[in-house]
Amino acid sequence: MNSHPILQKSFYERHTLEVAKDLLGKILVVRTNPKFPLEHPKAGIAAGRIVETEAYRGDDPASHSCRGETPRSSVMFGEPGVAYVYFIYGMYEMLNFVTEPKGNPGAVLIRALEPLHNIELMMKRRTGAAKHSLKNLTNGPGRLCRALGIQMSDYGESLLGPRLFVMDDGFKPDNISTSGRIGITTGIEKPWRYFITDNRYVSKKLTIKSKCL
DNA sequence: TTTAGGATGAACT
DNA sequence: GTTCATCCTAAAA
Repeated sequence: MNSHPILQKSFYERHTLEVAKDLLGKILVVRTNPKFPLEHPKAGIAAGRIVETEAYRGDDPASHSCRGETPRSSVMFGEPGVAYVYFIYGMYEMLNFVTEPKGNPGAVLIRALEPLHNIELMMKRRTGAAKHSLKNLTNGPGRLCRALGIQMSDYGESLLGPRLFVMDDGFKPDNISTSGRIGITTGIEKPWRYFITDNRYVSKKLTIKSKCL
């Protein structure tokens, strides 16, 4: 499984919309303990295929970078190919990949994975009634961070390893769909959410319900 | 099956 | 004090 090529910095150093689309089908790998080799049991490898992403560009009102550099958003203004992790709703971490050349803020939110490797470990990290549900294991940005053990300490962590990396095993999605992004109030008309069509592990169905108040 | 409300804390006005 | 790139549970239909 470590024979597949790892996505390099040049992959992330591109337009955010391109990166968000091209990440679909790739495999995200998290090594709980980077001191041990990949195949070592104590390495604590967990992995899943990326099936849903959202793009957040620097000039986008919905992006955390839109009002300039702050302590929270600063990593988005730096080198591409690192993790931007933030804490929200008092409970959940969100995992983003920093994109675009240095000085040009941008990030891709990882919204859903298809569980592939070490499902037992991922389930152990989840709690509640969904603890034993494969379908609900990683089908949401907060859920997948829980399952993979992503925390605020991963802020700024490199996506080129040894703890976090993304592999290309040659899998190509049959079809890719787009929609408005979820959970935001500005820029909802932009079709900057990407997901693999009909994939079982996408976080929400394509029901376009405009919550009118 | 869908929906409403609560949890819980950092950033922002 | 309000917002927020969410999730879980319980109750309604």
